[in-house]
Amino acid sequence: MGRSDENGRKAEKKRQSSTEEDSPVKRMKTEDEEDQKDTKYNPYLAHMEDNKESTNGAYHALVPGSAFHSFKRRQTTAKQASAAEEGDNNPFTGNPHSQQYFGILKTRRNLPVHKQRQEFLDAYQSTQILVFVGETGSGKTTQIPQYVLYDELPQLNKKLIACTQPRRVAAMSVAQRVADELDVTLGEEVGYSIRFEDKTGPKTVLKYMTDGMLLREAMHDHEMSRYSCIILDEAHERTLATDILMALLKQIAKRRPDLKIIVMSATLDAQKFQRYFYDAPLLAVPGRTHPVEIYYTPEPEKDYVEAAIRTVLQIHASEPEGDILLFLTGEEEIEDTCRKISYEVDELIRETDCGPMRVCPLYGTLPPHQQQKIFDPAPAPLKKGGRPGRKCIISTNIAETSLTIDGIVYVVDPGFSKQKIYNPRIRVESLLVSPISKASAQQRAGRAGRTKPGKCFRLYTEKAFKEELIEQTYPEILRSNLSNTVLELKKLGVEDLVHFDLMDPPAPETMMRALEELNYLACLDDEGELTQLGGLASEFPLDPALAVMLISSPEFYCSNEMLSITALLSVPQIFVRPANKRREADEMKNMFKHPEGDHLTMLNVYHAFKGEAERGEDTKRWCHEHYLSHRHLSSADNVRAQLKRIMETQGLELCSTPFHDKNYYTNIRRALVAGFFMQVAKRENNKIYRTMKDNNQAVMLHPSSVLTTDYEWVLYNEFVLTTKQYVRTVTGIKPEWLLEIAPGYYDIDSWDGQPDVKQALKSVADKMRRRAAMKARP
DNA sequence: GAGCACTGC
Repeated sequence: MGRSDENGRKAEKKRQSSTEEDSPVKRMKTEDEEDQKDTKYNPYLAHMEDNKESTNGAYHALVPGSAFHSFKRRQTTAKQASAAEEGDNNPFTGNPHSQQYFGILKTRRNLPVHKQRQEFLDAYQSTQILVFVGETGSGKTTQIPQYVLYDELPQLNKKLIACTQPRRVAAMSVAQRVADELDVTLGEEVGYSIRFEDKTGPKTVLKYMTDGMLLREAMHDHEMSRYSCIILDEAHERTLATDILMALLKQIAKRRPDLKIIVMSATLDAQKFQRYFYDAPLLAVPGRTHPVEIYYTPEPEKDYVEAAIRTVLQIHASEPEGDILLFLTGEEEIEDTCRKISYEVDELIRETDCGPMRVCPLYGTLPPHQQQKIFDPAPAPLKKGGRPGRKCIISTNIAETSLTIDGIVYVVDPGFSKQKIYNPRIRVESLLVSPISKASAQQRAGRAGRTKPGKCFRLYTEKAFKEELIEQTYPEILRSNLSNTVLELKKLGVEDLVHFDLMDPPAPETMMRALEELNYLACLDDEGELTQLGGLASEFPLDPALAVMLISSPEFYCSNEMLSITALLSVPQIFVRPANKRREADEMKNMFKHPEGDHLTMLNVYHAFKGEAERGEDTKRWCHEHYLSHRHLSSADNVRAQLKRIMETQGLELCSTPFHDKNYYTNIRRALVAGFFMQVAKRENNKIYRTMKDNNQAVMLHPSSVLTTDYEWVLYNEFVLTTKQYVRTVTGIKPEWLLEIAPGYYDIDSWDGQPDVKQALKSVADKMRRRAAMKARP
């Protein structure tokens, strides 16, 4: 494609020079040698040395009188550490410890993990890589990083300890908790780093962060040289980022013997982690939960929703006080079941003396203030001395890992969840209701035993549990389109993808598809090497097609508009459609309708939204009145700002076609083609479109689209597979643009796709040639 | 004429 080459070159040059000037690799080595000498033989000198050296305002020395002066890095004992923790003054700040601190210290000492602090230190000091297994309630996430901190003393060699989390909220809340435990201010000695927010400072020695954030840092520092110890928490969740980090750290560990790595996981599959990390030592700490009794159905249930409702009602009628958690698969199913259960409970109350019940739905797209309702107390008895009320929370998987609710005593588990699956053959990711794994079932059951002994009702047979459920949910890396991952890996300096030592290597076909797609996008050359465009694309927190579209947009004189569109495509649906107000919502949407498609319609919405904000209007109210999601529009605004900053640092031009220019919208539609030329469908008949080349699927325009079938060629953002196959967020395009903008993919001579498409493209090409000839005539 | 499990950069 070769577009954006000039910009690409500029940015490439800038980056290269900056890495050459302060190569982290070079600096790291000398520093480490120095610090090892100093701290080993004379820690006091190390402190002096550091004081002199802290030129760039960085604070890393030990405060005067700190208990750490008598510590020997990576040789400390639990006894020493405990004594330091019990001192009058904070060894990090020198300030006197607060009253609150000693209170928290007492609770910390009661955690199961505390008993094994010395055992942990022995293991940690004996090895480079350690696998640590701790069940819920063991205190591993808060305590282990602190134990490391007291032994690692990262302030002595200007390094940091990182602890990764799969989720933002966890990174933020755990960092706050640990800052309190250490009696320091969040953002100073202890901080966190997540997308959109870096709460760390020059003093920071312990940093909680999302796994994706560490991965992004690694793209610019392949050695992860800022860290002396990296802790991967919740590794059993096997997020894409965790899997890549594990493989990366395995490599880095060989090059950096000074780097320590701890992989923390829940019990299941700990040996797998151990084996993967060259039989690293494994340390296990018991959790602290209450026993949960498991009940199975004697026969398989035909209709799990119906069985679930029945079970909930039975619990309510006959079991003692305690809240219920029911796991279902999606929004609609949950809302529907909430209504049914509420109705049935009302009946039950009329017929018997049972207590009241509050039924709360819980799923990710529920607005936060409604999610909060799950924490409200259960309703009071209907009359004085009556039977106690209870809460019934009906939730998706979100309550399995992301959210913990205290007070749950009964769990109802039908054994299903929606899971992402990837079909590399047609390159489509979709959601499918599938049986959960044994690990998930155990996790769900565990939710009943957080505050007291509980019960879990599994709506499947014991035989099914034992024989049909798989042990673990397949890791995300085996269920995803890997285009983005492969681009990241290339940027991370992984040369040989085939021999990159992932814990579960994805199917070769999936890998091949990703390489192929990146090659079409000109992010990788024919040898599979990262191109300038690919390097640029990896700078953006976007899928490659979106990144390429954005990077190319200055050539279409509309990068400002494409920034907005890209941001809008990166957030959840901005149109709100309440079940009881569908008609009103659709009418409002029509006000923003652009005849040429959904992308432009969304842009209209965004411009109107910004216009309201500029006029100082109440945008929240405006969104509500127009059936738009204020939350998602604001978050698009946030994303846009981040993307804009990246455009600027990469030297990409921000420009617009004047609004009154007749090409304003055409330029935008052409810019869409630059990234999404592979996601194009051609009309086959009245209703049906067919997607290009090997994808070759019969699809329909999603009913939410503003586009009717008046365009023969359409470009789509997303392929959705539900009851039917749809393409969603669609814009009409001209076939000439495909030949002009993506001649490599739409090369007629080598076309191996549908013959009728080839024919159509051929006549378009002929027409273009004739037109060009006409123009060339004198 | 429909639906969006959940994260993350």
